[in-house]
Amino acid sequence: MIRVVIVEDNDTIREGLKMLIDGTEGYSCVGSYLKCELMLKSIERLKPDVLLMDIGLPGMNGIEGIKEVKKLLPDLTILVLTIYEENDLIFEALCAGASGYLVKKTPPSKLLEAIREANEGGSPMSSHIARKVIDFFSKKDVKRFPQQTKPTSYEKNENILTPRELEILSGLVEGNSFKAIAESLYISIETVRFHFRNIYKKLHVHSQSEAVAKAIREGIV
Amino acid sequence: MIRVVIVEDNDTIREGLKMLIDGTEGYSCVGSYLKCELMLKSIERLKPDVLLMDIGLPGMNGIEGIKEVKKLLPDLTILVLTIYEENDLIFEALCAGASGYLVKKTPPSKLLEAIREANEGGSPMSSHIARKVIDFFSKKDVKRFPQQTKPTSYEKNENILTPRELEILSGLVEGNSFKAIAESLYISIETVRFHFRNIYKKLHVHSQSEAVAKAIREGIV
DNA sequence: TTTAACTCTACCCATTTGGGTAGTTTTCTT
DNA sequence: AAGAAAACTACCCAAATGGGTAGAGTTAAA
Repeated sequence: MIRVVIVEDNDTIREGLKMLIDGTEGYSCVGSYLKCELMLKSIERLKPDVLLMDIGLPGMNGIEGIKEVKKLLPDLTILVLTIYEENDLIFEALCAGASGYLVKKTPPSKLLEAIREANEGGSPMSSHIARKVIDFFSKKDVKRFPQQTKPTSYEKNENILTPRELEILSGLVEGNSFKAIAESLYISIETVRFHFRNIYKKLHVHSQSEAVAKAIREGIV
Repeated sequence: MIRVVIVEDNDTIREGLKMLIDGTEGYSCVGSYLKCELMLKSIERLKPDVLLMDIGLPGMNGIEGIKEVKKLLPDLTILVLTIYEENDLIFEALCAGASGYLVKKTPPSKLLEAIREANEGGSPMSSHIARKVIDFFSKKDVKRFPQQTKPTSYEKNENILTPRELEILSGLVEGNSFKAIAESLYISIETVRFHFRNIYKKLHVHSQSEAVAKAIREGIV
């Protein structure tokens, strides 16, 4: 059961949301308020999983509301509902701690799905809002990412690892789990584990960390 | 009619995508390639609306591919398909010019919807990927921003690691297990684990391998 | 054609790790 | 003296990992 609290000043919308949530299996609206101030007084007691919050509120600004509620419950998942797709508000809300950002015209089914996704660690966003966030990254040329061309180790035993083993070791160095590596290569995790046992023997290591350190430092990958 | 080009090395997936797109009203697959290099030769002639691109490709790196194709068609909408939900890749792709980022397990209906949304100026993202993007805004003090601020290389806050955390991370990079680190520092393994939880949060990683790779590559240790 | 090297899959088991909660103590700053 | 930040410890659980055995099929070279 996902416990939801709503903050929304429009009576019609608020009641509609409440009915939608309470009327759906697995969801429960444990509180609904028309102002942040009221919500803040009860939020700790209610211990909701997700807070649905209108951003264009009278009285306390929605952004302020997010900051305040985050002080009380830092890990609360907050979904922002908005009419405007206004840049500054989006970024301020996200910085303040919102996990997702939806336009109000989002259909009920999508909204429920978004609540569930947010509760499970996702960040549902209306796609036009997501674009604004994305653009923030693409505009600037973030330099990092060394993208090092490896110094062709002309060394001796570079060939001790088979092509497949190199491929698998690379997956690890890129930060993937055995499971992720298995999926990316379309083989079973057992095979991945088998290869790693052999890789460890050849590199004389006994853990992921050692293998990664050695692989990077010796330019194996 | 949305004109789509596909780059995907796995034959089964590529053909499946092509059939899905061609078989759907309003969508047309005008090209499908197993390598970026091949796609780049034809892309200008094909004038697609959306480019669906696998990021884990042989030969030319998917990120490189995005950069190259953006040189040819700066306004092309690019959707990245991936198996990994790997932080660096996500941000590299977005910085390179991708508009959306989907995991491969996205069901066909969602994929078609994503293509349409992207074509209409949105940025469809799998919600767990979106969360990773969002986290860079909320978690750290990404000071004031949008437009004017410098690239804020999105996790330049490696220096937020405390001296003790650096010491412990070094132990890992040197190939030690949690237990070995604990013994060498005369603290309990629980303390080591505690520090690693904090280190992981700060570095935005979730495993030893990721932490080691990041530590070495970014010169943290 | 036999061998060797490589790749793949499946079990088993014990240990380690990732992530969470819930504290106490120390140290430094205000 | 109070508070914040850092360091430390413990306990829980689920998942991932390290290492073992045992076997399959493939390919290329001897």
